[in-house]
Amino acid sequence: MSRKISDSTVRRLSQYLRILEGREKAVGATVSSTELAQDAGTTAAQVRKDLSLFGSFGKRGLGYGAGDLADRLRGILGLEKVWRVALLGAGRIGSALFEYGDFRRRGFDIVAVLDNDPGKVGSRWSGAVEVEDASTLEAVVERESVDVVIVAVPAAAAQSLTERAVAAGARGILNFAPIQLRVPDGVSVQDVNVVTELEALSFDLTHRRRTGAA
Amino acid sequence: MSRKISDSTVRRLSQYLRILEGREKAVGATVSSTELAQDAGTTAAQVRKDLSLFGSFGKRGLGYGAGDLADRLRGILGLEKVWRVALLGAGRIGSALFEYGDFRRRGFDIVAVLDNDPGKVGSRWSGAVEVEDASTLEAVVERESVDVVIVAVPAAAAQSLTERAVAAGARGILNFAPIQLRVPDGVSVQDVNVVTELEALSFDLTHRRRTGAA
DNA sequence: AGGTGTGAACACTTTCACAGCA
DNA sequence: TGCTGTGAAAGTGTTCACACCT
Repeated sequence: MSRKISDSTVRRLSQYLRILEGREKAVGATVSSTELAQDAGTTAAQVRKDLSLFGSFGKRGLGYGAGDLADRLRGILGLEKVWRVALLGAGRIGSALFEYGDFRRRGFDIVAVLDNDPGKVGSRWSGAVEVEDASTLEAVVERESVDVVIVAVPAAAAQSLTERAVAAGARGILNFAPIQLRVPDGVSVQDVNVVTELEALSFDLTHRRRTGAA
Repeated sequence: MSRKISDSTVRRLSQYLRILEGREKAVGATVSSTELAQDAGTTAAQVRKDLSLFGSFGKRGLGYGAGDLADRLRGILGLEKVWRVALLGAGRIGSALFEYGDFRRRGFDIVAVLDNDPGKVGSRWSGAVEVEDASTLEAVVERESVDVVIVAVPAAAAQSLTERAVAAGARGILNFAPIQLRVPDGVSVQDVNVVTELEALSFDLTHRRRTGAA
């Protein structure tokens, strides 16, 4: 479909969607680029540019149909499909993510949890998913047709587990380990690193930079 | 000190520091921009440009002194000071963050935890910090000289608690709530939003974009 | 009037390529 | 020789300003 869409644009689209979903959904309600920009902390021109990259679905003089725009955004972001997610690592981060049930509602279904701690393997989470042994990673990825793997293991284990997951068919990685994962072409990685965010904050505070929303 | 340093540069500096800290620290060891780039998944020119924004502390023909560079990076990022952090919200995210003791080691000391659930208030975490009532937020921020507040509460409560924390003296916010916080000038915000990361992954997978490390 | 869609201007970042020092 | 530091070039992302539609 589209060419060169920047990461910042994609993140803003996700944000716009969340804003729309947070609104009262009166049928036929419209929303203008100015309103959206207000809530997203950006400019109206930016909103219009972002959306126009995917077609023109606003009504001049009126704005965008709220429901329609939300649907379009879901389509653009690829959220019509339910993504099958495996959680690698049943530690603190893993369990916090798992218990945050909002993912399911948003189209990310955690279909498997793996860990290498014998004390955790075999326990059943939320009476649903059973923690499986990390040594069976390949089998689980194949059995569950896993699309996305959340890497929530210590740095030392992250690269090799990632490689195994990718070899078994996973195409997306959400990485919580504090290292740069190397993956073959065609596999996407997104990193989440709270220490880096705190250090960015520290830098800002130290150098008295602008208000700086992330 | 410095002028206009981009967010991406700051994030890379944090990454370089983590890479250096992960290495065997032989005394006098040096590291070249090429090596650093390798581990960080960027280019040698990018590394050199990033570092040169803050001075020239490499040795031509040799590279950078590993220990020296790490110290410089800590200085640049403002990590010489220990930041006093208050955790707002003792739920899943809050407790996962708290138990991840690495923060302390990295210069971010969680000196207070607050929540509005009477069932949680009064309990003692890790035998150290006692969960306090969120209604006493201002008093706690002042008493503990809190610099940074981690917002780990539901979206509905995030804005008002942020305002109160800022009014009481907090200058940095690490925001886990899925809304755009509005803060006065001089206050820094960094957002962490796992749903957005997953949606970015979904976009990538749907549109078959490049390998894309985040 | 009100608000979108978009080319063109601008600002910012990354990459290149090479002078210069150890 | 090896690798840094850096201007200049190339490439990206954002903002402006206005034609155009309702």
